[in-house]
Amino acid sequence: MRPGEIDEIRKLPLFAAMLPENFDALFRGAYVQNFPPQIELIREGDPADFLHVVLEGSVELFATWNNRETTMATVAPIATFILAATIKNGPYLMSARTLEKARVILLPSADVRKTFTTDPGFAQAIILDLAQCYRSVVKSHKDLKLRTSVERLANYLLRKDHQAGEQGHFDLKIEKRRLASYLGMTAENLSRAIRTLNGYGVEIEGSQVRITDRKDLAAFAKPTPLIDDPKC
Amino acid sequence: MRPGEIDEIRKLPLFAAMLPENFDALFRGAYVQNFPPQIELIREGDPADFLHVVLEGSVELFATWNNRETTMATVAPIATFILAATIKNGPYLMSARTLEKARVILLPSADVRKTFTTDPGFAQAIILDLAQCYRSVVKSHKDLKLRTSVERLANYLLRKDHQAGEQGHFDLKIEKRRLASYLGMTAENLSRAIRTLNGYGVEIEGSQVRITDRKDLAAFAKPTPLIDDPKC
DNA sequence: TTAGAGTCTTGATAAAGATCAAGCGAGGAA
DNA sequence: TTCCTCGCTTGATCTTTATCAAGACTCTAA
Repeated sequence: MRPGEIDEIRKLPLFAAMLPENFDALFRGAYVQNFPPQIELIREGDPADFLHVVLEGSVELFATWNNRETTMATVAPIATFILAATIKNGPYLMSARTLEKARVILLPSADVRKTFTTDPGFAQAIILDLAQCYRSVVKSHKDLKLRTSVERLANYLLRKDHQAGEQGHFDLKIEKRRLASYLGMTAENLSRAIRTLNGYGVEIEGSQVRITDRKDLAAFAKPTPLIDDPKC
Repeated sequence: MRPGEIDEIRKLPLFAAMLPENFDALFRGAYVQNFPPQIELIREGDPADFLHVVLEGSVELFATWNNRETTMATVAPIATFILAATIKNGPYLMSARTLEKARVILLPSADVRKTFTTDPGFAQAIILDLAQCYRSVVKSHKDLKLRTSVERLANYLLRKDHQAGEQGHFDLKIEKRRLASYLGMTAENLSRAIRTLNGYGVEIEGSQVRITDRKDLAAFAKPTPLIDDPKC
């Protein structure tokens, strides 16, 4: 592991409250690995042998059934993924692949499970992390069941604009076909949805998004914190 | 509270590992209430003041946006709901209403939060419960994104048949319009979906379901534990 | 620099699903 | 009982979304 990296990880909410000896022991058993783009890190159905921490690059979580595939989430540094499977000692429910070159830490699941039963600070942090994850999937589920595809796109753009400081312009940072899959539509329909939003103050050129009339867009999108606020 | 009730609750995985003094203290602050059918117990957006435990009757969790409404889950006794909101001390993401006459315990959220920081057994149980909840929403999300409405219905019927012991017949125990909403379709389309499944060994009369050819139905539904096994 | 592969867009068409309207039937209240 | 409400079903129609096909564009590697 590189100097400084371990300190960054230590600052993650999930690990910050661990006892020093437990943190050290847990990460002594860790593997750090560098992966090229488009590598499958995890296949759904496999036993959850490792908890993953993305240090650099980005990772896509996706799911498949009957030859269909859908993007469930993208994970950006520094963050963990597949915590629930590790804890339940169950199979992965989602697959994961690198989108760019990525640097990932693998923590043996057995060590994680052993640690959280004896370290109350770690247990607290896991509780908060899982509650957060649960609520964010519930929000996605509401998004999908209650909104049309154009409405989902409109709200997605407002969320990203907000995260980028409401500057009115930002970079998508994801291929459109993956965004389409994430939003539960086809790439073709994403193109058409963008055109529809041209009429509500949205301009997209390549990966550059410009929101020229946030009021108009928000009037159309009707965002609510109960779906669209990631911190709530 | 009625005699015996408290013992049943004590056996719930969430509470079984608590220290006796903490369990007693937590439930000394509890309110037991009886509600008629169709009463709104919780409105989404309200602060999560109570953790709820259903003792009798059943409760529907639903969500709304822009005058649309969708059923997210139904809770049968004995089970808790809205644990994540209680823990995060955030607003409810879903509303809840009684479907039948219901008996519910309300545990002040502040007490729950206080307790889990000091009771390791309770913390462990919360971790497992949240991980389970998280994984079950992920499965629902996959179901919704990867399958058509007829496929969702087919797999739902197989799951319920399995839970009823694979007898080949069982009772829906839920109004069809609510089932439709839960499955992400309209009541009209549920009717049509049922007709489609008549061709695959499914007969439904009122709330009575009969599966006359499970093989045929499974060949159509293509169930997978990674979506359809509630225990996995 | 060019060839090739993959992405994105657009149009035409098909499928899935929602809405509207009407009628049936079960269950509850007067 | 009778009336009324509400849930369920069915058909017709409309909207939304997916699929198929083709061309433009972008990026990369030889």
